[in-house]
Amino acid sequence: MPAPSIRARVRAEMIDEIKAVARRHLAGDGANLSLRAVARDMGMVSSAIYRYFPSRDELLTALIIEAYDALGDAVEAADTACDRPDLRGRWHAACRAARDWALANPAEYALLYGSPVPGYAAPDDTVAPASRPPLTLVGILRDGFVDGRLVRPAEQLPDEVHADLAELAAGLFPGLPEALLARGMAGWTQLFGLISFELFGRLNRTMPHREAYFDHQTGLMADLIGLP
Amino acid sequence: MPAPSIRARVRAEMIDEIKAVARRHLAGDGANLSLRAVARDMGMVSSAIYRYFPSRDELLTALIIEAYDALGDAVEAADTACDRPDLRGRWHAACRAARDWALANPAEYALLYGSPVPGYAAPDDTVAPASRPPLTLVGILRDGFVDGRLVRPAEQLPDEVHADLAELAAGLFPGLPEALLARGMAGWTQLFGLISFELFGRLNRTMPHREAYFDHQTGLMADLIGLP
DNA sequence: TGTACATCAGTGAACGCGCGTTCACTGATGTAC
DNA sequence: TGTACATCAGTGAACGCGCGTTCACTGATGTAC
Repeated sequence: MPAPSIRARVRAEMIDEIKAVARRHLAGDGANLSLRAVARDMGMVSSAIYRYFPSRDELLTALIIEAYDALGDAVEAADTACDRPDLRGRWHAACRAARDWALANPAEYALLYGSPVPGYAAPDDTVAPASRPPLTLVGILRDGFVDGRLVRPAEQLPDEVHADLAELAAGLFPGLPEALLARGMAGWTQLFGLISFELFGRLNRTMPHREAYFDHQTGLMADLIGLP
Repeated sequence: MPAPSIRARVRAEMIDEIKAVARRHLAGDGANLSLRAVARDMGMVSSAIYRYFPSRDELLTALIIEAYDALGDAVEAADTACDRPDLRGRWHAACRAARDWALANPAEYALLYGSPVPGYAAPDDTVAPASRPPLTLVGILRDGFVDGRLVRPAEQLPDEVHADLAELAAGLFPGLPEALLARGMAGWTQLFGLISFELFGRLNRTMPHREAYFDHQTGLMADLIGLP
């Protein structure tokens, strides 16, 4: 592979810088990202952005995918850093990593998990990066089931739910009992809820000790799941 | 009290109609509500809206408060319609009512529980209506505790969490054990997460049987809480 | 190594649209005497 | 009951701003011979 030409390198750097500036703008304006404002910040004329991104929506998509991957990296790294058999430690670490990332990047979190942007439809290439955090969480349950410390839960699933979960499990975690998958999804839903409540201001007048509260709640969820 | 003048009655009707039209616009544009578009739909000139609302934000606030109250009405009514001792039935009914309302009014749900609107700060009068659904849920736990069927949970709370929850409980549910309050908040967080995931498209390619899935998950949560 | 040509980044003007808010005004509805 | 005046709803024009996107263009960087 030949070394990239100077032009190609400069181009890649420009793309990175546009994304970085756009990320900063997200913080102030939410998803109402303005190409013109980004161009202004970069000291160029607004039409110049079109050399790098064919439209505003493409830039938004690039930001979304990068954000999903940043969050996914953080969660997976936190999980990986724990001893494999320490299921509860892994659960807490993964949850905390998600929260830390969200607190450090609130605008990007809102872009990913807030209200859908009117008129914007997320393309298919966001699906895989978007599923990394929940896969990490359910992976912890899978490990627990494989080594026998997490058992098939007692609760019965309605047929329809059982079937839907079976299909979901088939591709990702073959052999994982559906009821365990359901519990994993409950944990993921709860994690999202906890972070969103904190970030979107639902805790504003209560619960000043956010981190301790978060840890307690994720611990409760680990109890529900049955994590040893 | 004298009968309201014709003028006053017409005025009240206009205010209602403006809000109704604005609600319809929320569905298409999210929180980017446009006063001009509302005025157009009503067949009046944009400046005429200012006879009724001093600014766009005031109109938004009115819509938010009404939406909170509509949701609160729905949840409370569902709870009230159940036999008082049927704690689990009340839990399911309240959760379902919240979901039903959200599915019927997705734009308003997003306005309340989605990403914060950039540049808009919710005023204090939204706090009381906003807390009606969680109060209903925790009220179910309180009833269970009062009649002895819900016992003080075994888990220990960290000191900070205990203190924060004690303060919260003091005003609303004196005597309710802090750990139970924490579980109730977990349930409320989960309810919000379930609805948001469904509404914001996280379930788009999975779990086609949404209602059964929802009921199962709220049931799991009732298990965690210990509802008989 | 030098020259001719193609590629590409960035410019500046323009199109056509949107928005919230203010202001002086007309004309109708209500109120006080 | 009738008249004079005050209140109020709605108009239309304007201010000053924003936006995404297109297009013909200049001038620099790269490539082929």
